[in-house]
Amino acid sequence: MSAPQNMTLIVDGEEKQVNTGTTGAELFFERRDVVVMRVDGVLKDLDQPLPEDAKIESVTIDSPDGLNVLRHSTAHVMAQAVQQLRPDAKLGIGPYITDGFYFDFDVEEPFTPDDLKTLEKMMLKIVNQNQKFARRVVTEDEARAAMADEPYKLILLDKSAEADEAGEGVNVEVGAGEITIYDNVDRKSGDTIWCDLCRGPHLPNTKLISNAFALTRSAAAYWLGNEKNKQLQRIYGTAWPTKEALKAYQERLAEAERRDHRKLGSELDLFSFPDELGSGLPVFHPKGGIVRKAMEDYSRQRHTEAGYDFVYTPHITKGHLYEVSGHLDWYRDGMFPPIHVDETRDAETNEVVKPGQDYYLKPMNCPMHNLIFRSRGRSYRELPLRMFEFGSVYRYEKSGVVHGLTRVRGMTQDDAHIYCTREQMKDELTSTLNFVLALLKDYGLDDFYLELSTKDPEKYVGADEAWDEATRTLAEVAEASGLELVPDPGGAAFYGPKISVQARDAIGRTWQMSTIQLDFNLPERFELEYQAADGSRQRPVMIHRALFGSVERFMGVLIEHYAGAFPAWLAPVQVVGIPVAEAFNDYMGEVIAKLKAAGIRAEADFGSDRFPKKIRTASKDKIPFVLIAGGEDAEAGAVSFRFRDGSQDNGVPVDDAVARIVEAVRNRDHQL
RNA sequence: GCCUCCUUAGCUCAGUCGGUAGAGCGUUUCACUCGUAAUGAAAAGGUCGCCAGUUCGAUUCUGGCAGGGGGCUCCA
Repeated sequence: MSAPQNMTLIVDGEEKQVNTGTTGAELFFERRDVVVMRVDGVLKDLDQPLPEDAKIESVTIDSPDGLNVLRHSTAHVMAQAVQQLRPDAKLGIGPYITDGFYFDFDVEEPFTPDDLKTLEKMMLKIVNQNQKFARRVVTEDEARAAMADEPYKLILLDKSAEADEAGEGVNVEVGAGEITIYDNVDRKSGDTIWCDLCRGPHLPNTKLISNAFALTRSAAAYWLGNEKNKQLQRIYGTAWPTKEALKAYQERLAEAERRDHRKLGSELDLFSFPDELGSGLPVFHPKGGIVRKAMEDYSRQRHTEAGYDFVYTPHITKGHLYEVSGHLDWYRDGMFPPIHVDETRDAETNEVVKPGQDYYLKPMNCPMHNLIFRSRGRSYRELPLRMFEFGSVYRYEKSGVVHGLTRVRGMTQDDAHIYCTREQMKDELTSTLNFVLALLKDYGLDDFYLELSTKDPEKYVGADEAWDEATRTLAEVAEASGLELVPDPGGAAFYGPKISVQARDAIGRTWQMSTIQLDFNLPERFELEYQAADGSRQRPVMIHRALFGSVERFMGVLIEHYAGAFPAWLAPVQVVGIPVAEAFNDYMGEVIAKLKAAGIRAEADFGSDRFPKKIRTASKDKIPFVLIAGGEDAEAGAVSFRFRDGSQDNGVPVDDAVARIVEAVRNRDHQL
């Protein structure tokens, strides 16, 4: 061995002189919070020696990279525990995910909730053993020998060349380049207790995992995410640098559960899903009906102002329409099966005398709007022609995907189709995007980013040249909006690219809301034409757009966004009047009458409950304005406000109170 | 569609090792008339998701179906 030589490194932006062969662990010896490092931009284990002139960045356990490494290492600890508990378990893949990790196993028997508890205890033991994560570079043959009992790992080795495309998480295990195995090594004996084929990097040791982890659920998942493959048993877990961070995460989940629109929908008596109707078919109760009507009324008003025409189309149609549109080719499985009618058979021979027709429930409105366009000759002077409809559509969603109001089988889209010339296309897209964003803001969502979904090479129709132009135009419009733009390659519908608006709700979750899709294809299929200024016949461009997506889904999102506490303009009951005692019923009644006369949804609570109980009831109903009247108020011709946050405003003259409420409703004030 | 768990009063949930069930909230009635999140009492309310099978007897055990939860796959 040669004598140590000095070399220069840039460590977190500062130049440093160290001996050659220095490892990250030595470099960050005094920084206990540093768990891995970036060497010239690449994440590496701390025990790796540092190359000369390298740029080194420390990665702490609470940084995004550090959290990923923590979670991936926790996944390894879990897998080790699983193979102790179930020696038959074969390893699938085990990557980190947002807020946690999972690991897939092929096991004889699925895991039970008790298994998860047992595993957590076993994991804690492993953590406390302070096993070392040791990286080992191996040849493919060595890897195959080490993984001889792990059939799925052998498949991964077969796939290593194409690992990056093989499926979610695969590149965590193997990748192009060298093959590595991570050994879990016992501190005292130096024995390898467990190992896994893995790219790493990992924490230096299991102790750093501490006790801030939990196994959250187990479920089946297809091997490599392919429905045709075997299902493995997946265990999900979460891991955090501190117990406090774990608690905060669990509190976030609890908050999401409190906001669940399915729970609030029944608590607030908004809607239900009667078994008698079938899966994914909601009914809206009177209170939910008010919310829905308020949503729809405002949407109609804004569409009228924005130059849309209102059309109406039936819920069912002969199948031919969807042959022309192509939907039967592409989405037959997602449609309810046909209703066969008008067939006539010979009374004696039972032979078909007249063939009959297949009618389908409509899964899309666009073909019908095309028929309206085509119902007579169109002039360029009519364009852009904007047709809007609250169109009810029915989709045969697979039984396992139906979910509350967000994924249903019968829904109402706020659907519009804009027919315009190619020259008008860009302006029309720009104004549509602005319209959509402005309207979403009025409903209380104001934190957006955009997603640009482009052609799926496996599933599309139409000329490449048209797709390119459409995609370019959408990208330009999206960029002009100034919002963040996320590419979604292959995410487009078969007939054209789209922009979708993703909105973040009050607790930071994102929802796909509005979509704007360009379509060069349906106008072709339906042979749509208009007469241009020069007398020639031209094909219009079609823009599909929906703001809510579906009214049902949007209501679900708003319920969760507002946690059921709707702004006054959407609230089923806007005001509840509570007299302090029965003696003030008449006075309260007059105030409520004034509010009703002003168009406010106001009710008085003259029930036999005591006063505090009535406050509690109004509070649980999330009423925006509770008005209270007692002796002091009546004498002064006033009324007292109690707001949802518990704050108050006492002694407000009745006329001022009415004006204030009317104002808040008219302004669609989000706070109330 | 696949894996897994679940389904008892309007809601949230106990319970029956196979002998047809109970609480809290809500509802109704009576009393109380009260100044900011639960007044007291009484009553009503259940073919224990549906259909079969086993059994003298099934809400309980078995199977099928429906509906739901959590995932996977899918989402025009």
